[in-house]
Amino acid sequence: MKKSSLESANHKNELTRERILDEAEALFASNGYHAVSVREITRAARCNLAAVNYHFGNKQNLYLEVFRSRWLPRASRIHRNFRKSLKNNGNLSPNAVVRSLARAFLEGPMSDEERMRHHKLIFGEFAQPTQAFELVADQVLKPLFTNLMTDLKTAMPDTTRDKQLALNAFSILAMVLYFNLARPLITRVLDGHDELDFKDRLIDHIVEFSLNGIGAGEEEVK
Amino acid sequence: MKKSSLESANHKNELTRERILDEAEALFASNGYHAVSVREITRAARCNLAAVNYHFGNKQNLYLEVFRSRWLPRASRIHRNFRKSLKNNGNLSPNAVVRSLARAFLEGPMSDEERMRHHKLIFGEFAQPTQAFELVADQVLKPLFTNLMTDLKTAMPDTTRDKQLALNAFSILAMVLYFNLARPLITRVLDGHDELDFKDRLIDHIVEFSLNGIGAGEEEVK
DNA sequence: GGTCGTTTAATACGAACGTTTGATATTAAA
DNA sequence: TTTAATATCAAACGTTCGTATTAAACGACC
Repeated sequence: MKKSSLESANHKNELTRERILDEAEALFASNGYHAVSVREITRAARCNLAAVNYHFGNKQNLYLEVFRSRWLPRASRIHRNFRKSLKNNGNLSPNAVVRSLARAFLEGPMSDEERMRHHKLIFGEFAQPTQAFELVADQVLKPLFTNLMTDLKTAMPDTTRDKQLALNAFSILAMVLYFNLARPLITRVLDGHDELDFKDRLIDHIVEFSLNGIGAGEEEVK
Repeated sequence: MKKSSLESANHKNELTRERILDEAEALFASNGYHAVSVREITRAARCNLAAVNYHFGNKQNLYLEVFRSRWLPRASRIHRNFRKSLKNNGNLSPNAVVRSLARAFLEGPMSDEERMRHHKLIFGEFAQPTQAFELVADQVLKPLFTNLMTDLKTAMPDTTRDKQLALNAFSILAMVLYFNLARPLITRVLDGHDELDFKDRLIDHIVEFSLNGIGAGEEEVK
């Protein structure tokens, strides 16, 4: 229950702990909190039933810990990719902002499975918010939104109205989030596409649609 | 006063049946399938616990019946409003298509509570699809999508590529669906707005953003 | 060697779950 | 008056849930 005195001691500890977190995240993402039992998680993690209560106190806290130690770091990685790609781009054009955002969310070092898991978890929180939603809203959504706002403001100094800017920022986020989740559905409707090519195609579309949407279309094409 | 056996029998029958469906829909929408117990539903509907199994066989079937007898008719009403408003508009411009769609989804005779319930239910199915998703996809989503596709095609005869058209249709739907669900979140971030005014503002934004997005901006304004 | 933190195993608990049952009304047709 | 069908009810069913409690075993470090 407590941290071990020495680092080598918690080596084995973290193995089980991490295994539980991994399996719990996968199960919570694909089935939802209430549809997953503690027994199911420990069976998948190949450990004892009591391990969950030992390491996390209870099921609810395990769920929160999945967000704290798995979801938030991944979201930070995405956010960091966004900022890095934006910085690398040099000038801060609307195109650079939107494209960096779309690529950070749809591309990057994550596997498609991990990305899907990531977005299914937050989707579940959107549908039925729990305590985890506050975590995500405070530490990820708000910073991302305000960042996007100021970037857009400096990239488009002619758009004076803040409300207009906020709605634009919301809409861009809408596009990125939506296409992350709806991608399996979309590819099923528009079947007959090469997956990798389609992802590039999708990013191009999101960028073009969003740039036109905020009235900054036809500037440059990267 | 004489009543036929069928009439009076069904009358009392349907009273409880309908009450269960109403309360079940509200609870499923706000808490999700697994977080709602049959006891909770029957308590809310002020009927006996066994009534659910008597009228619907089991909990799962009650959930499906909520979609069949509540959700689908409401979706049809929305779709019908969309088509009617489009027909009333006369010429089939991109503006008319997008604005009719946005208004059908965000305005209309529904109360805000009913609209929210409606979209939370389908949101839950997006996050964790069950058998109900097939119902919705086949009877609502696909027809709506193909309708939107053909409308856009006739409204924008210059856009020749079908894939481009499909992505545009998806994006417009993304805007409409997203802002329906995120509205409570958005109004909380952008606080200090008159609700009713804000809804009009939101529709205007969705229409403008989408029209620009598909490259049909600045044509006419309603 | 002993200690401590970690993990296993087995078992148990009370509560809540979905579902079933059998009795009891109610009603209309036979 | 009887028959049959329908609806509602209290009560109980068997199961699974989250959680707790033991005792034993293991590895790492003082």
